[in-house]
Amino acid sequence: MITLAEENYLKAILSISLNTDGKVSTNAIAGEIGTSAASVSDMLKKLQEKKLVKYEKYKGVSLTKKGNSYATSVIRKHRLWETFLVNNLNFDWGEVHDVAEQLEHIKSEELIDRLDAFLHYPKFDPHGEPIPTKDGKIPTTNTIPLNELSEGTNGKVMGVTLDEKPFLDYLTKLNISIGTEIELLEKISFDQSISIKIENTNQHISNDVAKHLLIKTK
Amino acid sequence: MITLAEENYLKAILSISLNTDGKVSTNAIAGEIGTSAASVSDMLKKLQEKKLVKYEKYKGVSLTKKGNSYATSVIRKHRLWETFLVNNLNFDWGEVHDVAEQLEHIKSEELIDRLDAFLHYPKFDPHGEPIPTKDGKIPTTNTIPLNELSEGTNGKVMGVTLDEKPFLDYLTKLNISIGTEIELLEKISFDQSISIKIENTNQHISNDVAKHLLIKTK
DNA sequence: CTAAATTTTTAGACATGTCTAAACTTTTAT
DNA sequence: ATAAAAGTTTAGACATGTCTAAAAATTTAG
Repeated sequence: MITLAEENYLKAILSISLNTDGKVSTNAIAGEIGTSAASVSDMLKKLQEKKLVKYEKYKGVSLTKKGNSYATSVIRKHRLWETFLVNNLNFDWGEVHDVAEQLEHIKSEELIDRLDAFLHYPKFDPHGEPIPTKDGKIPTTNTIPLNELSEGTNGKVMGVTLDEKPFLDYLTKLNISIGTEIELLEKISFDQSISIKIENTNQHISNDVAKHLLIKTK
Repeated sequence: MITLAEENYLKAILSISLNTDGKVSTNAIAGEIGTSAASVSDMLKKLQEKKLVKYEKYKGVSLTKKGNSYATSVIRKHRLWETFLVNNLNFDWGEVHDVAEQLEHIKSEELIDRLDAFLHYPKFDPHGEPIPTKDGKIPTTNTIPLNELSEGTNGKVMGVTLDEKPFLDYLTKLNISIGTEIELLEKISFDQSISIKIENTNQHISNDVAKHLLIKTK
């Protein structure tokens, strides 16, 4: 039996490894979960014993096939619940994360399969992030982060890769949501910030914001 | 902050006190929750400190206003989720209890209010049990348990007061569901079992089954 | 009304998951 | 190459919620 805490560690490890190369560090996990490095060390030993991760002291950690499958399933649940909350209960896209963090731990295969059917098997959640299928496959997109676009090109926002209220609220203020057309005007080499045009209005955003916006060029 | 375990104790105390008079005993709670009397004693002390129950050693326990309000809210969540599972995800009425036991602990007022609205403010759950409103009021029914009906009278099944799969499966086998017309033919004084007629077929059921069927007479 | 039976509580232990402080590795910089 | 800095692990502690066994209180029966 896998516990709630264990699920959260596995999910954190998967999230981090999607954005970085090689093994995941103790500190990175501590940062992601909001706990101490000491606690992470303790937990990694337990996950190792359950064959959910491959872990060598001081060398970092990676998910085993089994661990990856659990983590993917938690992400599937999270994104399906977010879809339900936004599509059916009319939550705003910035409000759903905390509730979905709880709902993702409900244990019932049957429940999540029926929810998937109820939602008509969505491929992407309200933030544009791919929803893993029942068998663990993750729908692909051919999108790139806004900060990797070249100057003068334009495209459409297909998703965001950060699910935190302050970020999403800021996007709303910038008039950015899924589907918004954006043209990249200029990249400032000094701080990698960028100028963009949205509906004929010029705006300036930091690289930190740009890298979390997934763009599909035409 | 109230924990999951505490919520389960409060719910158990409320359930028991609805079916019995006076204070609730330690053993009764242990039986309901499936734990030892020792654990119950420990927990009652904690609930007492949080002013959720009124508790005197060896004398039993009762809910405070605050404790009652929490317990009612957990029951509201449980029954709303059961309604969602049956009405929208097409679960069978016997399959929903365990999942609802998990969902009832999700912490979000907003979520449950929106779910309530999504379901169009149902007054009764799929088992016919009343769903407390947001302000803690419990819809009333003028029904009586089948075993209290007098011989020769008939009525309609409006609800069941036991939410366990074996019981509900048995009812299904007897062709009993919400809305079924039942006539009470005879009460056997020896064991309080009763003969009933459903759709022109005579059947015989125990008092234990009959007392969990809520009947509305015409 | 006392003794036996039942119920309840206390004592001590354990598992989970967390923490801080200290010790130990590894990496970085000079 | 080595010392300082950064990152990681261990040790020991704590909170929660559980358990069994034993002690204490209450109820029941003769």
